[in-house]
Amino acid sequence: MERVARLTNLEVAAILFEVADLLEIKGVRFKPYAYRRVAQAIETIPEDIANVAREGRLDEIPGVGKSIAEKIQEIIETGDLAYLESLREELPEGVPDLTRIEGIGPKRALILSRDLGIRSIDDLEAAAKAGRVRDLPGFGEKTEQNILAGIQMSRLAGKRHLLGHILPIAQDIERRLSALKVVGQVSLAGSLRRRKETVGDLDILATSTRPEEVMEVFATLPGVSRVLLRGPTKTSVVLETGLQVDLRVVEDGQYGAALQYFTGSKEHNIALRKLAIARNWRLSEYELSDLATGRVIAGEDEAGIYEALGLSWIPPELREDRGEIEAAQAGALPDLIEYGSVRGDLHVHTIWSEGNHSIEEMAEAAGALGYEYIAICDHAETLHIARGLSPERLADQMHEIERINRAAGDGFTILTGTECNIGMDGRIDLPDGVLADLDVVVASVHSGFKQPEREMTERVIAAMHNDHVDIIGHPTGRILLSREPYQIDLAAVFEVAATLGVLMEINAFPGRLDLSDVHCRLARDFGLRLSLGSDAHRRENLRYMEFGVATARRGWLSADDVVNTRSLGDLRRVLRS
DNA sequence: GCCGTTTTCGGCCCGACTGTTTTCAGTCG
Repeated sequence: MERVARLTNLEVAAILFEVADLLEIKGVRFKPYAYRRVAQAIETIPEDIANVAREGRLDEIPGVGKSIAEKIQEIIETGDLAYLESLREELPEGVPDLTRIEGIGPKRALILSRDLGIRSIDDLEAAAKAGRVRDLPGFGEKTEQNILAGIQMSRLAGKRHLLGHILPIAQDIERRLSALKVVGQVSLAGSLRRRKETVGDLDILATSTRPEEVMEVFATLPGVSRVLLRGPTKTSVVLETGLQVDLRVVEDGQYGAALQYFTGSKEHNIALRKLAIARNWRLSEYELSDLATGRVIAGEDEAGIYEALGLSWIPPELREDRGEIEAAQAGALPDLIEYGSVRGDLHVHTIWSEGNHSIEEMAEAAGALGYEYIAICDHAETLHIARGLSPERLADQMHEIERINRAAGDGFTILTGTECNIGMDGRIDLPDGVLADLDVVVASVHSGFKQPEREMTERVIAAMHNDHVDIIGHPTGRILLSREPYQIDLAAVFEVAATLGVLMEINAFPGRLDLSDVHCRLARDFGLRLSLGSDAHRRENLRYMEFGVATARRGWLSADDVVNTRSLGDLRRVLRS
């Protein structure tokens, strides 16, 4: 049999998502839902789907029956799916692309293709500019203009944004709305409230008895470049940055139901609605009610809805339909690590390598955040682009830290450390004698990202076998929205880490968040401990810790799983050197 | 295509806004 490059779970899921999209365009009912459900599951299970298939356990994935199991097998064995090819051939060229334009769904895309022979977004733009779209059935002059605007938007924006970049903007809007007299409660909702690593658009919820006044303020906020739609309960704007922001206004009594609904995720909500239906109830964004009598069961506060459905309140970070509903039914939700429970930062840079502030400045900023300790982890020598430290300069830095600690007295401790480099063969770029004197050794991969999976896995495992290595830094090397993770068998790495007592980092830098939420959960399944590090390059970056905690929470971690929720004395006991 | 605390067949989440309509289809989230 011909060998095929192994597909990742994401790639397998992408094929199934495309099948769902094409079926939807064809107007097939319900099947798209079935395919999407499975694609979503494959995307989020931490285990390699090829392993699951090989061991004949595909039917354990909810939503997988005989037909989809066969298709997954085919994808894994051949890297392709004949069914998808035939779907592509059935549909006119370009139609799936057209549905990516705001305002164009399956029906309109097919009409555009059939009546005007449109094959691409460029074709569509030309036709709309020439005024040929407005005369189609169901279209009009306004729709034509909206399509042109939609094309502009898809070119300009249409991309996702980092959680760390969007949250401050969102909190500013939240503050401005809260300040209005006509506004009662305000909350961020959507994927931002769930603290997902990237955010497509921004959802905000408010209560008011005079929604028109709130919408007027919202539509004219500084930074708003376009109002997409405007009604008494829902208004959507686009900011100059290309970020879309949706505001919903409801009455006080509906706040809980609305907050639950607009927080999502979609999959979580669908699962909740099914629980409601099983009781002959209906859950909407306004209330949980009895289908027969119309009696309102809950809606004023979010916890009441979960309670009525037989669930404990589920923290937003867990609402992805990844088992949290079953856990809430069983009263077995994890006791999540709290924001603010971190007692020190275990990955901080200074001006000694590529940072922007001195050791004292970083320490002072950390103290102001209420920390008890930080670990100074500047790069080692081989990372030339980051002005890495030679063993001699590192020794100087250790003396300097000792001097500052002595002068400062008790209450706050600066730990000596390094973020050393894992070489192509797994060797660490500092001598063992130097590593032995450091409090915290973070070892990370900074080069050779294209290594095959097996070599990369062995390389990291070799690094862990160095007794002085405490923490593997940003273990997958991904850069959100720009660089894929390198090929590495994390399960194999975790297994070794568990036996050696090596910690995995959750790098909290907004563009990294590495380990990811899903990988955090896998690490927890292996019984690993993790460490949180901001990877701060300047004082202000220390606040990124919040995003690392969010990722840990999304990965079902509790404070016990994360070593820097401990006092310094307890921390020292879990560090190896 | 999948699935079962009424079900192995008949369902599959729910509502707002827009634009083109004379009562609603399409799209979105």
